[in-house]
Amino acid sequence: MHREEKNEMANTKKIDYAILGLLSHEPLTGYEIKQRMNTSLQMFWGASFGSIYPTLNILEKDGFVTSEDTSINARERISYTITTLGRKHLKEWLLIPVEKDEIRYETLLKLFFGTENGAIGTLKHIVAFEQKVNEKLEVLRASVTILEQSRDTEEEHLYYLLTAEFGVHTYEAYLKWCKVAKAELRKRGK
Amino acid sequence: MHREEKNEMANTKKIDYAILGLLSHEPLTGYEIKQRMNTSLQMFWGASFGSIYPTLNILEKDGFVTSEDTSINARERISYTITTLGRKHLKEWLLIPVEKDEIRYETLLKLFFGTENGAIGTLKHIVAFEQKVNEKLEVLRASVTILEQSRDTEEEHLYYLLTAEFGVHTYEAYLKWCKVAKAELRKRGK
DNA sequence: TGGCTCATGTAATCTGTTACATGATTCT
DNA sequence: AGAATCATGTAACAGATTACATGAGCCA
Repeated sequence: MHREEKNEMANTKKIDYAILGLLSHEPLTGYEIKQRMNTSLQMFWGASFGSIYPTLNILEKDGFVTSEDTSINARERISYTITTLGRKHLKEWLLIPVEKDEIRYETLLKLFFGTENGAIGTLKHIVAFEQKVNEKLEVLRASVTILEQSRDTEEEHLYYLLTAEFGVHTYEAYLKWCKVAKAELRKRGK
Repeated sequence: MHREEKNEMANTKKIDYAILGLLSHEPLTGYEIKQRMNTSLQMFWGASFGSIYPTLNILEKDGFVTSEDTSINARERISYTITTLGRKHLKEWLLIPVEKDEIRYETLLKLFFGTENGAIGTLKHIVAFEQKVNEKLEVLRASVTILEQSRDTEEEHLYYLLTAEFGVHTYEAYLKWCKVAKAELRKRGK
């Protein structure tokens, strides 16, 4: 196993860029950032409040964002806006090659060790997986339809569209695989 | 945003089960476990030495594995074997529904924020992604060919095969998407 | 002899989640 | 009135990586 090579400049914290990226489109509150992570970025990125709020403070201290009180009456609201410096910081990161793409699929882990569980037990996990994928695919298809209408007028939407299309391609492949896997396991499961 | 509901029994550490699962097939050293993670499990799970060795010790303390000195001359080697209790522990986990499947794709993050980087810059990330996928696909296809020959005689191989086929389906979908995305961005990039 | 692979392990550190704490507003 | 949502934040903890430390065996 070759020596894990030294990471020159690598492995910067990604949440900073995820947040900066979201703010590059429009000013947002921490709460709204969390919502974006749960919807638009949901399929390939996530973060909890417990990491979003502290990161926002650090980003401000570093001069990458500015904050503004946008409270409505007594309802507290702090909107963050990206600065020129923050944009530069984001752009620099966008320029460097991708360090890591990774998936952590418990479903595949349970599948890989399927012998211990048997064909029937493993089948259940695949069926559950299939159902989740079906739900997510529906949502993605809806957003593709919407984004297609504005991809030529709003530059950002082209990139959102490509991301959503990635999801559609991927999830459709998952479903095709589910069919094959289910058939194979049903043959064994008796 | 609905209250994140309380996790009754959930969110057990997964590395324990990944290791127990590998040991359910055959006794292995910590070093060999790492190798499996870098090859067979590579596409959906990973771990470093810094988490494998300590976990192995805990697993032994808990009675889920036993260790045996299998040194060759002065070359230290400690092989771990799963116990009946360990098998039971693994089986119980395999029975419960999957908690989380997640992907963390930096490539998609950089794509999503493509406006800041421009079509040409974003294209580079896709080309790099495509190349990596091509390499991995080749390896996966080779293992599918091998596993197909033994899926009916060796039960475990059926599950390895299904996992590898998942990878093939997924990666083929990625490549199809790369084509579409590249074409779209090339149209913009001038 | 030098470099790679085999082999184990620990300490410092990083990153992030979970659970808690608090409170306003809106919807039914 | 009560539930859900909007909204911010912190402390404790979990989980894992990275870098370091150490050394044997093998191959060119």
